[in-house]
Amino acid sequence: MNIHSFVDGDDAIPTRPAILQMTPPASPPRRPVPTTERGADKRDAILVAALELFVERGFHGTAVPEIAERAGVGAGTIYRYFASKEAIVNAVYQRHKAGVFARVMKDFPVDAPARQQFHHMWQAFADFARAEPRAFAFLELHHHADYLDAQSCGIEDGTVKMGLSFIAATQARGELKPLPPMLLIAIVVGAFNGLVRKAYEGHLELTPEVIAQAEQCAWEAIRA
Amino acid sequence: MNIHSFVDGDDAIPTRPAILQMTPPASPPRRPVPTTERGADKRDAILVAALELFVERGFHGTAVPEIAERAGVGAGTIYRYFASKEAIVNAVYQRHKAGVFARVMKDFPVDAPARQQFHHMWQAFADFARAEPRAFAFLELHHHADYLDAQSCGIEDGTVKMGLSFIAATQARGELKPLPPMLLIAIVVGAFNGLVRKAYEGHLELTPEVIAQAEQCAWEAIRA
DNA sequence: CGCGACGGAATGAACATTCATTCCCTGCAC
DNA sequence: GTGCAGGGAATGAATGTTCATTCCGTCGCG
Repeated sequence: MNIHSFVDGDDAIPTRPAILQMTPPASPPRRPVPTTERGADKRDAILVAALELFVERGFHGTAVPEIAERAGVGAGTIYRYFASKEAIVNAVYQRHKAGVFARVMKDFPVDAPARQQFHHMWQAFADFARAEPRAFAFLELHHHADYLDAQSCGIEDGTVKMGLSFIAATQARGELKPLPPMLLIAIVVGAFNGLVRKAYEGHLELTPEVIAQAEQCAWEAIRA
Repeated sequence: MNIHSFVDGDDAIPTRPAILQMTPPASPPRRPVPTTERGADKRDAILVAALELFVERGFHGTAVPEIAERAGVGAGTIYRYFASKEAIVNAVYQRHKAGVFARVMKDFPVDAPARQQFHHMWQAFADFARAEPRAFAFLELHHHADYLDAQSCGIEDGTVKMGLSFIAATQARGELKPLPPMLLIAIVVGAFNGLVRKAYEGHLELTPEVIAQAEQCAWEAIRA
């Protein structure tokens, strides 16, 4: 499994084809690609600014020139790096979705008992939510929006598929409740999202202690 | 407690002041209020159309004339009933938030054991989610958006406060984990939202059985 | 000097809101 | 009972604004 398969060509090292690439491999050839290295800075600044604004005001509530201003570039420059506003939001989505995925996959204890695997996943998500709260909020907010393209949706579907098969395997070992796997995913992911949302709203602080307590709660929700 | 205090003047029977009315009681006098009874139909059609469109495309993604068209009225007519697009979204929010609240409060088993109270709340939410999936999705999506006014936010805060004190009381009886009440709320509400979201996306069917299974999971997450 | 990156004014489409006009119900005169 | 006048409700084209995108002059680097 290769996490680079989740991001677009500009960010990914060219690699072998990936299982989870759900869309035809030919992404529309990006029109404007500045060739200098300095370009990377601007592209990045645009993505960072866009992330912040999309979280604060939503996709339709954010004006492209506003993104440009916060990124410290001219409005026209945006279109040297992205074909459209939609392309920006998809790039932001794919970048950070890949980030989460990488964290979860990294050092995954494949052969450990379920409780330990659960701990790893919970911690990985929590690390991400603490390190990049905006990105986490963005991914939640823009979940399944209609301006997300096929590739972005494919990533999401792939992640869920992976979760489903993990759960099915663990259930087979009798360590989880024998309920529909999608139900268990919904509860765990939902609980985690609820946690982060309350933190984002300032009603809760995501200390390691709180995260650990929530982890135990979530585990008790689904364990056999 | 009087649920009518949550909805605006046009929908509510005049009543005594309510505890959870968090904003100054003087709501800005509604400018245009058609006096005939036929007006109620149009106002309602507008709110229904707006709910659907806001869920499908978001607040900024929805054009007012679009709402008018779906409601079967002229664009100008909207402004006979609502002062602005923001007023529409707030009216939708307050109407349905009040709906949820009413369902939860109705026949609440004040003196029953915690598990039974939990069952009542879970079922009330589930009934609402099944009866009005769009409204539920709307409330989730537009949670804490910046176009919601003080009154709308006040309702939300009030609901959470109520949940907090309920949890604190139940913890005092030793029936819930002695963790921060906000944490327990986050987990239960989050789990429920996760459930409904997966259902809304078509990955899960909200049968009574599934709802009951999820309820038991959520309870085991927070019980002592 | 020449080429491409860059900024920001220019452009045309789309939007929220307004307003002059039409429609239709009601009550009254005959 | 019929016709008509008054007035609130409804309308949708018009308005001014904002937006995504394009265009073109400038500038820095080779």
